[in-house]
Amino acid sequence: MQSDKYDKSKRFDKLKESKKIARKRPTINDVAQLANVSTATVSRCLSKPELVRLDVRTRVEASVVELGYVLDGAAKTLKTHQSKTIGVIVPTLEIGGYASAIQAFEKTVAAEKYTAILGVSDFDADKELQLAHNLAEKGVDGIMLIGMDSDDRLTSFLEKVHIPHVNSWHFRRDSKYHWVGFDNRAAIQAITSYVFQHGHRDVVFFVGGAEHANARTELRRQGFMDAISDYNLEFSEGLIFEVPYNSKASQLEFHRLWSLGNRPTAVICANDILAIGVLRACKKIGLRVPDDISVTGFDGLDIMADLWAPITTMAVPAKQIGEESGNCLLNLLTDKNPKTLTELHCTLVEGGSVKSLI
Amino acid sequence: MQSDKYDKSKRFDKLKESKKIARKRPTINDVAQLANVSTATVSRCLSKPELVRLDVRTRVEASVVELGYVLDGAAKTLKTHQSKTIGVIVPTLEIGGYASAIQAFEKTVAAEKYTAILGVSDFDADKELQLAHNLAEKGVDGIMLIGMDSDDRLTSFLEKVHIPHVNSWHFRRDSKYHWVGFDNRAAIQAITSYVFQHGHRDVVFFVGGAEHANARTELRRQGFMDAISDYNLEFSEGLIFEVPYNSKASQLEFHRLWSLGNRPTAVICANDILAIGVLRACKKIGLRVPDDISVTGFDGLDIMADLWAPITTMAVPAKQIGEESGNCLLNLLTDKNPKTLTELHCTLVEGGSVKSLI
DNA sequence: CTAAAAAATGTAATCGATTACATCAAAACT
DNA sequence: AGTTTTGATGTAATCGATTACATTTTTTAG
Repeated sequence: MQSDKYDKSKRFDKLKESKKIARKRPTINDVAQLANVSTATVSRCLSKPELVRLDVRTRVEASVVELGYVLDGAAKTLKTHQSKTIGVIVPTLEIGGYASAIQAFEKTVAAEKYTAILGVSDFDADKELQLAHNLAEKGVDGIMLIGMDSDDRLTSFLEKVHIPHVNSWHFRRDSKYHWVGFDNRAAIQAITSYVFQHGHRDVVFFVGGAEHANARTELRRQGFMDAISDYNLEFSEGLIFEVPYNSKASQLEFHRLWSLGNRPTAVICANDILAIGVLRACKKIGLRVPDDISVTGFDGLDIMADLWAPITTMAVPAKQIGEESGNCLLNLLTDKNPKTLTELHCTLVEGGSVKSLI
Repeated sequence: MQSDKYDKSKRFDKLKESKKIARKRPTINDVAQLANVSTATVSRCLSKPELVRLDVRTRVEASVVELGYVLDGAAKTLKTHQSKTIGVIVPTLEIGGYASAIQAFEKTVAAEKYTAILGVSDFDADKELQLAHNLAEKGVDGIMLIGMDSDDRLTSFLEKVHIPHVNSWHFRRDSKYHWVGFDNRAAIQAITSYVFQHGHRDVVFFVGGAEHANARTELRRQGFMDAISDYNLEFSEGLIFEVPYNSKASQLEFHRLWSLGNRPTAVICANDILAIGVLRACKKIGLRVPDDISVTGFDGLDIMADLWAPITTMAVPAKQIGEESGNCLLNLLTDKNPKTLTELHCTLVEGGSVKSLI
């Protein structure tokens, strides 16, 4: 307001000094000067070269190379409100399917010049929210959420800051948001039914839960119960074992269960990692699979076919999820209106770990 | 220069209009106005709250919440020349070890408020270079390179733009750059020697190569040859099989080799994926492992112990690599002077897939 | 050859923060 | 009380691009 209030001379001294000292990266101004054009022209050469006469363009390009000029994305983003950057929030990279999905996603969006920014939430909703905030500050144009049913805080935050997002891995039907995934409930129901079809009636269900519980866990439980009721079997909570998401945990849990005299004819696992743990327990106990006990997995890891007891599992379309999420988000970012639900399908991979009792 | 050259009135009309129309995110100005302080104070509340009187601070914080203010990282980066962002360039996420390393890296740098930006190079040096350029534009403060021996173009580019970087997975001793990794050559030599110690003399070496060749491939070849010469065996190029980095390829290659009458007593694989392929070929051919043929892997995937023939493999310290790379880069970014070489070690995991011939 | 239209280029305001320095206020000394 | 020190806050230049609009140059049409 009162601009005569301060003495400006000192400021300029400082400025001159720093110009001499600092070994900065060349800016668009330097390029413009060297090429003898205005910054506007340089900028156009970089983003809309067809607007610039050929001879000028080559001159500018030469200057860019000579100076080793690299555009300052921060300045560009500040002006354009576009970072050409997409955030990806994933619970963990240790789950192979997630890594595949991310890789496919990255490839898809990279084709449109978007760069992926990664956040690992460790299955922690608070951390997820914090990551989203961080990504918002970074100015991401969109966000891909993998494998968690984010709570309302997250989605409403994203809505408030106008960042479009895609949820992936599973989905909800009654949602205004965008989903790319498969039907967890139906898929678990399917593989459970497969086991029932083979004559099993005395089964238990291992599902990743405990500290890693999320909406998907719940859907999987329901899928299991659906199959139970399809076959008019009696359900009890005792059939479901929630264990942390790692082989060691499921190994111990199965071992415990068996030593307590619980003798199911089949163990249905909600993911392959748990199935591997069960398999290890079986080996220790001396159970043959599938002769003494049947075991199924879920995820469709390639390797399940090479285990000492090749495991029947449900293959999840991880790569497809990545691609479709990428496309969905790209559409969202260009104001095309992608469908809110892209339903993908799992495929049963028979490994032979389910014995027919009929 | 001639500022009286243009008519400015129209510009301002546009401006006012856009202010009315655009539904922008609140800026630091809005917060300042609402809290009745200057933007400087708001800024200080956010970055150095201890400099602001408590009552003012709470007022500002309340305004931040009320407006749902999110700081604009681009503006901050533009002014400070710091993005709090680190680029990660990886050949692929499909290799479990890389994913683990990245996850550990992300965790390490996230603790210091850095965010990871991901680039997948697909084992392509050109793409790698392009990714680095892209990351430089994004303003990353540093870069982590995984599993590739980047060519000089990359390192000299990074030097020119003043972006510190860490190379990981393997290392070079005679380098001014920073490395975190293990000695590929020595590790392959060790597992090869292990096989020789068990009396094998007729061995072949499967190494990921072909389109995915890189410096590491070469180091591994050398490690194999080192062991050969340690045992005074005769070397021939025919002992080395370069195959693409996937199980299918190694399966086919071993099958081909076997059908041509090549009958080694052991197959040494430079990674677990190739070993799995060989194992599959063995199963198809009807070879028992290790009774009819010995097979070793390299990577130390957990799952190798659960295969129908548990495979002896060399465990790579992936997580450690991620952590140490993170620390190294963090030090580099704070002008501490980390050592240029952090050598980590592999451990032999005996699966029982090597038969003793003695 | 001139006028009109189209193409190329330049000017300078602008995006939203940070921060050096100035200023003002309050506390601590004489 | 007056002076100095310390603490809190404000002012406004600055970072490096983009881009609306003005201006100049070139091309096309008459």
